[in-house]
Amino acid sequence: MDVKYKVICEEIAKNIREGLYQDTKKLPTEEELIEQFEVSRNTIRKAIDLLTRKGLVIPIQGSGVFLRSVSMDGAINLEDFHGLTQGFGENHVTTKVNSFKLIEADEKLAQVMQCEKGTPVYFIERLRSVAGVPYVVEYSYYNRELIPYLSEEIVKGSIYQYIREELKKSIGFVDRVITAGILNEHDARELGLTPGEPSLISTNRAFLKSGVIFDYSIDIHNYKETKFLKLSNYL
Amino acid sequence: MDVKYKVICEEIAKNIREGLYQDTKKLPTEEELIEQFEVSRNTIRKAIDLLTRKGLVIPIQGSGVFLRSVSMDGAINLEDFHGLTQGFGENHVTTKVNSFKLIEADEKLAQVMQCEKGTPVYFIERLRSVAGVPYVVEYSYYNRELIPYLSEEIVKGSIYQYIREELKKSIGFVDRVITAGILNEHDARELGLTPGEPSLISTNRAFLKSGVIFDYSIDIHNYKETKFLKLSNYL
DNA sequence: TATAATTTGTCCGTATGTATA
DNA sequence: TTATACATACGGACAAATTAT
Repeated sequence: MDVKYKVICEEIAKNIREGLYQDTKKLPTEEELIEQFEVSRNTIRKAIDLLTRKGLVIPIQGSGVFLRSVSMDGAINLEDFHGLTQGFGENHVTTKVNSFKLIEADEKLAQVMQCEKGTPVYFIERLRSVAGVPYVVEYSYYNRELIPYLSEEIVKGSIYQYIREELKKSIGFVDRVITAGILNEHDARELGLTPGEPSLISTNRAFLKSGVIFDYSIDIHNYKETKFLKLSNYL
Repeated sequence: MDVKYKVICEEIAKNIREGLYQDTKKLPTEEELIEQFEVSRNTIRKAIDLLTRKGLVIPIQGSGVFLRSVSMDGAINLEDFHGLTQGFGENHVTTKVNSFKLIEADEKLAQVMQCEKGTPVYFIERLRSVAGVPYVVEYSYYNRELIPYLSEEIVKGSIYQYIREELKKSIGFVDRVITAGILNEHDARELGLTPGEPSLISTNRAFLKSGVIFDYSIDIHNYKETKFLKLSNYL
């Protein structure tokens, strides 16, 4: 994006990661950021708003914009659904593709994905590990009419990154339902756990900016490893 | 709040609940809302932004602001941490107070709550049921220096509502960590489940607008009943 | 298929209010 | 009390995506 406030948001986020601001534990004032980036106050405020929504900072009226020092290590920030690679660094995440095939949506799947029955859909089962530890078994479905091409090579990496960067499609929003369940034999074996143990489950529908569903997925998480983080503001 | 954009947000949210807009499945255009509420475009856009963050609508450039028709029945919207009563309607939620006492924060609790060791803290254990079904066992700690008075009467209802409406304190933001765990004997008995079964756990720290922690709580949810909802937009 | 109209998105500037230091 | 710093609100101009013509 060459949108100013997003660029500025990224810039400041990078500064935070690199420990600038660590002395004061807060950002420069809006006035200072206006000078620094040579933009209007509104644009700075939109950038700060983005940082706030991502959970990186928290503005306090009359006082300043403070760093929200919450350890995100080994946690999935529910505001960032860019997949695992974003949160853990690409090199720590390994992916084993257990299944990759093209199927036709049956009635039930078609309803969930808001498409016609019979629509061609990629089905993918993956086991993803972080630093060698099994982390999540993912069952995902991609509408081929929206994501026309996937390969085992792509599926081994970050599918979302491929969609954004190669296909140049804009992901718009995601519905996520989080529950706990009981591991079945297959998932337990994949995760190195025992059937009957708990699992942390995330069921997701991802929409393009135009409002159509391109991905439906069920993520069975290793409950010993997974933490979801929700850093929210009072609305 | 008599802040314009929040009032307008509430008004529109009410309209949505009451099924106005159900024919078109979208809101009136910004232009129409400007006329209707007699405010500036910015103010309307801030109201829509709020509705978007709450997961009620989704704006699509060039097309309109569409209703996000996700069933929130029996689900906890992670954007609304007003406690249970908000999501389920006051009359369906019943509360059993298992413990209510004033203690002093030990070192560990003091660190989590960012207060001095020895700070007086209310400790409360509650079982909350929805429509008669055990829903969650809550263990919560309230800093008495910030919440100077609590009673068993108050604790039987919505504590957050009391803080907002009676104490007139503004809740600023909340950190929430969601995990899955294994039920111990006590929690299982309370929830009408069996020890060893899964639980869906939410560990929370709530801050006032000034940035201080007033509440730390651990919620052990009935995994058969609880769904967390996260309706997010791509940031 | 191409153009125009509609509708939301970005960006600028200014003024005033409110909470904190 | 005063100054600082974020919050609310108004106004205008142009861009970008979608929809209608």
